[in-house]
Amino acid sequence: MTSHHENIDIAAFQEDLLQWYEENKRELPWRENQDPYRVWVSEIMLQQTKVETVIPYFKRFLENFPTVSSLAEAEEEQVLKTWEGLGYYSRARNLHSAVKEIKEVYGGEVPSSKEDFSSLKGVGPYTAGAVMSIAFDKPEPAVDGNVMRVFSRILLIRDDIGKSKTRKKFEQILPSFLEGIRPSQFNQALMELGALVCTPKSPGCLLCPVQDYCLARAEGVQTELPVKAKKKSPSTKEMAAVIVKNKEGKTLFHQRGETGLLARLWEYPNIEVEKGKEQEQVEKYLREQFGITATISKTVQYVQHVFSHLIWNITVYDAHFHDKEAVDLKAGEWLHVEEAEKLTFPVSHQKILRNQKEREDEIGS
DNA sequence: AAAACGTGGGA
DNA sequence: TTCCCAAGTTT
Repeated sequence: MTSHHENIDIAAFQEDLLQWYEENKRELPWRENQDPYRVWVSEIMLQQTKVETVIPYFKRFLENFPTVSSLAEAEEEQVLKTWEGLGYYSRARNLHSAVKEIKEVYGGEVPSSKEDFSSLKGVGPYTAGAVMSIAFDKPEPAVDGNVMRVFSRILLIRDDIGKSKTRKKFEQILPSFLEGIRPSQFNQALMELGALVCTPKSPGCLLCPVQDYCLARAEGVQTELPVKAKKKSPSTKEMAAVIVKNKEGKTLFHQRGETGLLARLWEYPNIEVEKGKEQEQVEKYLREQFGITATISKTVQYVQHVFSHLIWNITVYDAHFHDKEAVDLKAGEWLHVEEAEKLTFPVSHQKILRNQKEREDEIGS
């Protein structure tokens, strides 16, 4: 059984890569030390998210929750609020849950055993390898998109990196590259190379410290790798959201369910509607879900929310609420906009909230 | 194995 | 504009 990498001088590869890393690595907030909690938080935030986006979130998160125990003791509402705008909110809820388990089961110390750490919510094969190697210097592979891209090119591997099987293939290859060096530095160097030089579109091969080892470069096919199947385009849903205010000037808000899209986040009451039936459907929805009889009065705003797999075209309506006196609210909360701002909203509903506030300021009421 | 799960930015 | 991307995990 032969492997692609048997022909590579691994010790020389390691030296060239590590020297480049030492000279070119970025100073990032989570690289100040090897605190496993900090490394872990950064790895979760960096999932499918750009470094520049993460930096301010990371700083704020660490200010609010500097340690495992401080996060474990925090209210979920505060954790989500700190995460607001970062997306993939299950990351925050899983991290919060995992930290609570560490407090109860592991005495507040992040487990240095890969098996234990991997059992925590939100910790998959990549995050486990990353934290074990970066924080504890264990020789574990940390195979992310960068590493698959770099090694697809170096070793001329044409497997579709979108397939779950492909990651396992790279995890088989990596250990031979992790011998005799500091895994923390090596894994970070590999990802840094992918981020700064061996980029998806225009790889900087002329600047690459390991260009001499790269089979794709030798064949001139570096831009054809890695192989990745195209994603299907997102479907579109027509949505209607409503602003309903009561006698006290409070607005009706709704908290989303425990699971699924934007779980536990707050929003204006909204439903999917069919064109032409918006008024009828929204009024029925308010009646059935909230026990409120109201009339749609006018269109106030359009908001588009683009997800990776879905697009919401949201029309926002003002509602005229008839029964302002006594209402037994079946669901939702009446809140002043200032109170609502303390809750966590998806970006689309943050826009609606800001817009409502502006309009109310103009009216001057 | 494939789809769900957010968001902002670059070409 | 449209597409694709960015340090993945869960179901």
